[in-house]
Amino acid sequence: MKIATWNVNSIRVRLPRLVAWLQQHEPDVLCLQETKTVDEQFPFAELQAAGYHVEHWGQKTYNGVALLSKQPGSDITRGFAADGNPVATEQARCIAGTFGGVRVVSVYVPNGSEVGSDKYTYKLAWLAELATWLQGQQKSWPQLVLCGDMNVAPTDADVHDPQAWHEQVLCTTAERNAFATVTAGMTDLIRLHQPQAGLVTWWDYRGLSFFKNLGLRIDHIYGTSPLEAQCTAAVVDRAQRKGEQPSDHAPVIVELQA
DNA sequence: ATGTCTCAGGGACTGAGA
Repeated sequence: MKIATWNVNSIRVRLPRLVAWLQQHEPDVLCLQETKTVDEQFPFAELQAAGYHVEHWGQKTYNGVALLSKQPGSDITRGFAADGNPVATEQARCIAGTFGGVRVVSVYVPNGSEVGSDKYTYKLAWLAELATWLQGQQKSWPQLVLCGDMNVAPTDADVHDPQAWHEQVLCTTAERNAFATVTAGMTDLIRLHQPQAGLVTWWDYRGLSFFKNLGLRIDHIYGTSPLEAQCTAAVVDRAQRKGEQPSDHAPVIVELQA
């Protein structure tokens, strides 16, 4: 079972690239973030024509998450509805579904803007809410993968220049601690297979950051312990950052063997 | 290089967000 995640930074702009990528990689499940549109403008027909079932939770201009899958999923949920907490339902940042017994969660964690800002406070609260909700999800589905743009570089090994990013947003101790609570008991499936320094998934559009490999590893796939043993491969597809109209994020892919 | 990309509003460009 091949599971992937990709912050596409606008589904409408990225559609041709996304369809080509689906045909090349044929993931069983693909988690998308930053679709940046409402259902009325979401390209359901094009993705269905490419052979995928689609579950989307979008909103105008910002955010938006989706699950694409070869087989239809079950128990699809949007937000943290089980807990009914408005901090998690006012922005389209989490969608989950079950595929072949594996619970797949696609999240777009708030960016946080600047340390100390209202958006930063919201990010920390959102991560705390995610942690609580995920505990319940894992009780129902012991096989769970958490995928998405987490907007946190978990360690300095995930940062091209740890000094420059020291206690900057995406890298602060508070964010890392909140993220560690979210992923407690789970395994970083990418690091399991890609331990090398300099592995990053996002490069700022500004300057020549991609060509200098000045990026951060903020897109992740974590798995519960039953899945750690099943994970036979994990890659960052940095080729998708090249060419015409790339997203600023690369897709991340894991392979699970039952 | 405060460096780019995407969106909305409005109908050319600006501001917000990342």
